[in-house]
Amino acid sequence: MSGPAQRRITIKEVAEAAGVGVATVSRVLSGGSASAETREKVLAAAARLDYRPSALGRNLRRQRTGGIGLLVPDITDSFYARLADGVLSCARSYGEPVTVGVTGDDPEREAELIGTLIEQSMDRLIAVPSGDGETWGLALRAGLNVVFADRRVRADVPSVVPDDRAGVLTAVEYLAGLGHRKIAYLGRHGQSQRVAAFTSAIASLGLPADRDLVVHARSSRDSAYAAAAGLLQHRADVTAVIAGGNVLGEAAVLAARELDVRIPKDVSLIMFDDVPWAELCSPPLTVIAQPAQDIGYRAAELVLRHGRRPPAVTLPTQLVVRASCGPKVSAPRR
Amino acid sequence: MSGPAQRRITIKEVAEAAGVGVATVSRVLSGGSASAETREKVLAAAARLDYRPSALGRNLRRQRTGGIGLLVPDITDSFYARLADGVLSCARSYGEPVTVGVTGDDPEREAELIGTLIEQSMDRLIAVPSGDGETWGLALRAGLNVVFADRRVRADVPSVVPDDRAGVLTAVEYLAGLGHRKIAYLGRHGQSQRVAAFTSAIASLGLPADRDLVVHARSSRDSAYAAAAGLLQHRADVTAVIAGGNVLGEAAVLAARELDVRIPKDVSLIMFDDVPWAELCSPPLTVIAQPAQDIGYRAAELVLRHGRRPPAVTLPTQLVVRASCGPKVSAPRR
DNA sequence: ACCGCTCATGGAAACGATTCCATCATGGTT
DNA sequence: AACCATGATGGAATCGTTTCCATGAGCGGT
Repeated sequence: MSGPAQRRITIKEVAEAAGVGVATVSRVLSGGSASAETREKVLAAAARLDYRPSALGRNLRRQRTGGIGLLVPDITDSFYARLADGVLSCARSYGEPVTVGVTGDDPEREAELIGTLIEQSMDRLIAVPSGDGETWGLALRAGLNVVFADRRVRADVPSVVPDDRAGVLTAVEYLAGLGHRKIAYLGRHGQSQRVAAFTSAIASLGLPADRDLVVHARSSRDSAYAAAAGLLQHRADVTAVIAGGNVLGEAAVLAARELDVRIPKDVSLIMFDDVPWAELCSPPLTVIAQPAQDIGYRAAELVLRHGRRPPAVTLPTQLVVRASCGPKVSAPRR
Repeated sequence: MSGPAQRRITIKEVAEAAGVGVATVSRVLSGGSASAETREKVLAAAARLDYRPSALGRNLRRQRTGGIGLLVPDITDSFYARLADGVLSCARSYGEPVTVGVTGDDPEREAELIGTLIEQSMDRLIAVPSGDGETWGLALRAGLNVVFADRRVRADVPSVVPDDRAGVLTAVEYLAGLGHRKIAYLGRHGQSQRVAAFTSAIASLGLPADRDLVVHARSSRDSAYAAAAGLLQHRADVTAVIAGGNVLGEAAVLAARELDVRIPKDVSLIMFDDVPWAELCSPPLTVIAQPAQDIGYRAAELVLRHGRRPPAVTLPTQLVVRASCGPKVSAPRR
């Protein structure tokens, strides 16, 4: 099965092999001052013995764990997977390990995961927050160094978010330009920013306000499908839908097919988040592209060199026109 | 910015508050024997102070880190994201944190990540291996408790893999049943098992063997596209393609569109790995579904309770017929 | 020649938990 | 009454590292 599990060599043995004290070895290895001769000896001994300092010992002494925690609602969602990839990519260049947790957009699970992270003395955390400000108040008071990604729930925590305001406005303007007046937003937990931007955009373009035109789903695929189907079924008057994420968009396409609603003939669809399959879909989906990977990367940068961090970074989105939007139909669908 | 970072409370303070010794506190909290009265006092004090044991202290003493490492080629790939989700889901029920690394199918990066993990004294690792047996020999000798997922590169390491042999055979038989004789396999790094199964299946059905019918791509999207385009362009005689993963399938669809090769009229396509968009694609893709999440979950189970582990678990795949395969065309494509 | 300054160096404390071991009380048996 | 077995308990060692502090050497300036 596994090998004889050879004991790991410690700084003490390196010191002995080099004929110096442990303090000197530590100093040399962490870049402190030492004579050229001593440095040579220590380095040679360390290399010869293939010495690897124990992160455990170091962290215990330093009272902080290297490494960063990452909390996302769903690693299976392409958006969060790309965000995670950005974080991992940045962390790798610093040699920092990343511990990932999946919250499922459940504040309770989130709190639990934060607890685990604190137990590990992890002091840096990137999170797509599910809970409200209160959960995070506790985390902050515990000394955690938090950066929010994708969503901002507290003003006093640095965050990296896509430009939802501009993204939604672009989408609504584009649809309005095609003649649509009844536009629905299919969103989910944690998108209050976007919903606000949506209603504000609707108002600013003089379109009829209707709070029922905002539909919410939980973060599962089933819930997304139910919400999309419900919207298409009960509101035959809406001629355009904005889906607030790729699983919502997928659900909308599926539901439309099931209900014989044709895209874009009967209803136009814009999806938030450009994913590889958007182009493969039938019809190819017009999307608001979000720089998911960049969001992760920038968040990691912020949390890693946390000197004088700006309170908030906003990254631009981009409208990518494909074939899921058309002019408004004159006759109602049903 | 961040709060005053209150100092964390230690076992010593709990002991003092409860009026007992630290040893007793430790014993009570880890389920050792103690009188009912003492247990009561300790539990009360711990709760009152909101005590959380430091994983650092514990691990240093125990000489092993809880938590498990997870190495995947690409977290952005839906297959590995689902695999990771399975691991995370299982780990969560044990309260174990998971540290994720992305290897990019590069043995060098993989070795580097293993090094980082060893530095953290992590002793449990789930990996989709990129390197050959040698890399892993070192890791094993360092006392790592490894479980392979998705691929098996050493017989002496427990592993959880999909039933490639049966999956490939099913795909080839299905295509042969439709009259196809020139079937190509579009694979990538690390799929030697599947390639072997493919050539063996071809042979067993009496189809013409042709080693050029196996094309390899590296794990990037660009490389996948190039390989797919090259195959479709230079081998006008192949009438069916098996793509060895969802990014390869995506690349094949894209390349076919670009080259005006119609699916399934001109060439049939079977993709390994069922992803949500396979149904949304035009045409909907016939796939070999793989239980990615299960693979991750089972691997995590194996690595967590590593008592008497079986050398290998093989999970079934399933053919899902949609609309990307058709009968062989009689006239050559070009 | 002496003083004070800088610099390299090593011993030892500290971090927070677990666990060995000695101590002590208790209760039952000879 | 003496003794042993059992079980609860706390002191102290330990894990591997960093870092404080004391020591001593070398050296230039007065």
